[in-house]
Amino acid sequence: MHAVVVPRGSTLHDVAALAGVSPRTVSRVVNDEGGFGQATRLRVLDAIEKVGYRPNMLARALITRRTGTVGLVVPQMVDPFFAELVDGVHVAAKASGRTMIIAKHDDDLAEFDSILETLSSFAVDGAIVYSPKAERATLFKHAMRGLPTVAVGMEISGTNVGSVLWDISRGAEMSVEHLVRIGRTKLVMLSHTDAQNSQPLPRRETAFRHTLQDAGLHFSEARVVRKDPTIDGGRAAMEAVLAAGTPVDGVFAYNDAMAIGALQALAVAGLRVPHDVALVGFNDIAMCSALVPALTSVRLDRAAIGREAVALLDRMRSAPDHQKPVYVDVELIVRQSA
Amino acid sequence: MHAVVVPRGSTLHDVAALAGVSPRTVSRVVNDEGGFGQATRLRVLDAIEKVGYRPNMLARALITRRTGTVGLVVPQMVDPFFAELVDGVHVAAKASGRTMIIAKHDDDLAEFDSILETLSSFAVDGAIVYSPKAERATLFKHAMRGLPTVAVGMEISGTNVGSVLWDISRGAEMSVEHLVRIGRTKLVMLSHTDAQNSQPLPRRETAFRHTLQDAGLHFSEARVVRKDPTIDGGRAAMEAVLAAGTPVDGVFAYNDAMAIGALQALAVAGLRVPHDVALVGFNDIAMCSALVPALTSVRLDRAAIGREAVALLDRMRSAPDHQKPVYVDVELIVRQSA
DNA sequence: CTGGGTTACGTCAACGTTGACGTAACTGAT
DNA sequence: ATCAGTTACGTCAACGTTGACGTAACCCAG
Repeated sequence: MHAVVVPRGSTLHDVAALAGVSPRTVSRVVNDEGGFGQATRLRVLDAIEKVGYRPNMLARALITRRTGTVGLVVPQMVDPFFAELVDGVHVAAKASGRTMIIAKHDDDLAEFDSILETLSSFAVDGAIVYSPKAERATLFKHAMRGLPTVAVGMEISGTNVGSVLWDISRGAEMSVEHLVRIGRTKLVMLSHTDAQNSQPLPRRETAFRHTLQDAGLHFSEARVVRKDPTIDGGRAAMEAVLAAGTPVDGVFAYNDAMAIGALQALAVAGLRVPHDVALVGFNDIAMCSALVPALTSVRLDRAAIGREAVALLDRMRSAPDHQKPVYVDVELIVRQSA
Repeated sequence: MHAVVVPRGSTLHDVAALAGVSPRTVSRVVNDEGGFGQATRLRVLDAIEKVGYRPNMLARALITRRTGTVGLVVPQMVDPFFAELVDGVHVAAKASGRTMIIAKHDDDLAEFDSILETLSSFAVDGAIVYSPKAERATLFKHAMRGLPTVAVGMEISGTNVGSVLWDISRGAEMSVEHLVRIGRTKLVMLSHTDAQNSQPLPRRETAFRHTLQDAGLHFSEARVVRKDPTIDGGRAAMEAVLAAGTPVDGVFAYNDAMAIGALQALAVAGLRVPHDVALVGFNDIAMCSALVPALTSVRLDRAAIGREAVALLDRMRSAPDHQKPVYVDVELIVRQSA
């Protein structure tokens, strides 16, 4: 096995030598700091071109502690909701002149910790975290060590930690109110398995109960079925409702994936949407409008989430303490399914 | 505006001072290089714990040129195929003890270039690129400057550049042969818009023609309809076929998204799948098995792609030149739709 | 008890860049 | 002509780490 040549790029020194100036001056030109003459500038730029110089971010960041990079942490990307959030942050980061890098973790909490560690040690300017299961303590730990962090969809606040939220309760209310308004009286909710262990009772479920009661409709535990928040889970949940013989003319799903599953189960059972059963999802993933029938859903503006998260990071840089949570609007997008 | 305190983590020096040794010795303990006594080791570990020391990757990488990180570059994540590829690479990277960071680019080729630049300047140990539209020249440029690169789904080879591929033609043949085998004779292909400008004719289309002819079936241009490779595109393509009155009892779709769209169009038209029309997708995204009817599709093993890409990066590190492309198997997964 | 080898450290420079500071030359007002 | 202010550089150290090298102390064989 013969030696491997690790090519080293050219440095400020190489450029400086060629241009006949000091490396410091080259640095000034590269960063457009001023303090150099026009003629020098041109010679330096020319030399940069000739030797193919690219700044070494590692060396630069080692001193400045800044990289022009934001890190995004998500647990997965297969759920389109996350994929679309990635887009939102990407657009926002780009607009503010930054590069976005993404890190994904499994359910493994140790990996979550080590990802923040990695981002931190790469000196990203900030982290945007959307990990519903993340532990607050872990976020605080890294924030305290100097990683400005914005948690998405999780209320948390402190030094170097802020959050971007949306009003889940309001979204759920709007969904259920809509079902009531179009005359549905036998409502069912397809909820998330984790919800039953959750304390307090998750907002979607609470809103479902309250809105039913406000509308003078009867609520019973049999009207909430909990499964995995996936297509398969949604189908299983809907099948369970039908198998139990629960009368139903309206369905509120925990998210769009479950709604899609429900749609399939209803089709198999020969029930028409929305004629026999009206159906509302949550999150308004892009696919909602491509379904037949197109799915009514609660829209979270992913672009706005991205924008607000990046903007919040910016604000935290000059005022790291106790930034107020930022709320983005939710909106009910009425399509064919309800 | 008051000054912002940028917290600096503790360093080898802090640990060294507390443990009463030199920084170099702390470094040795941290990297488990040997050359220290057991008692010293314990004192150092204790001190590390006390001051909360974390190695600074920037400083380390500045010297070693290694970070234990692989970069993955994709154009988007909304298409589940990409999201699942991310998973595949993630698992493989984790298994080989590396961290994966992901970068996403728009169609913008300049951004593609700058992403590779960023990854390179962060000294990732290698890049795995799945960007069908990427320019070879850009890949070569960064590879030459020292970024080992594996292109996924694009045949390319050279110093520091390798590729992981799969036999698209074979997958297409298998699909069409299957449709023929189950007795379908009026086949239609829903293809990708870009395909018509492509030179040579894309492999899926070529395979479609040949396999039809081999089966003694008639091919005509009217049997290929090209739209965007999305759900909407697939639905539009299928609607166009039906509207044109082209007789059809079997459909071969460019990818699963188009197949899903076709499924919807067929349902709306009152045609049953597979009874009236059999349908085959491509890529076998996870959703295929969640559809009703479950979609027959050509499986690409994303886990294998990830494994092979990471392994190829490893091999390139010791032998950067002219690594042979690696092929992963394709497989026809027969479900309900055909 | 001598000497060669090993162990357990320490010292110093370097990675490539920028911050702090110095200074010669030039500028323009008096 | 003088001087203060500005411009256009250069010098040096530092960021936090590791590679190369040096060296006391120790070990064991002869």
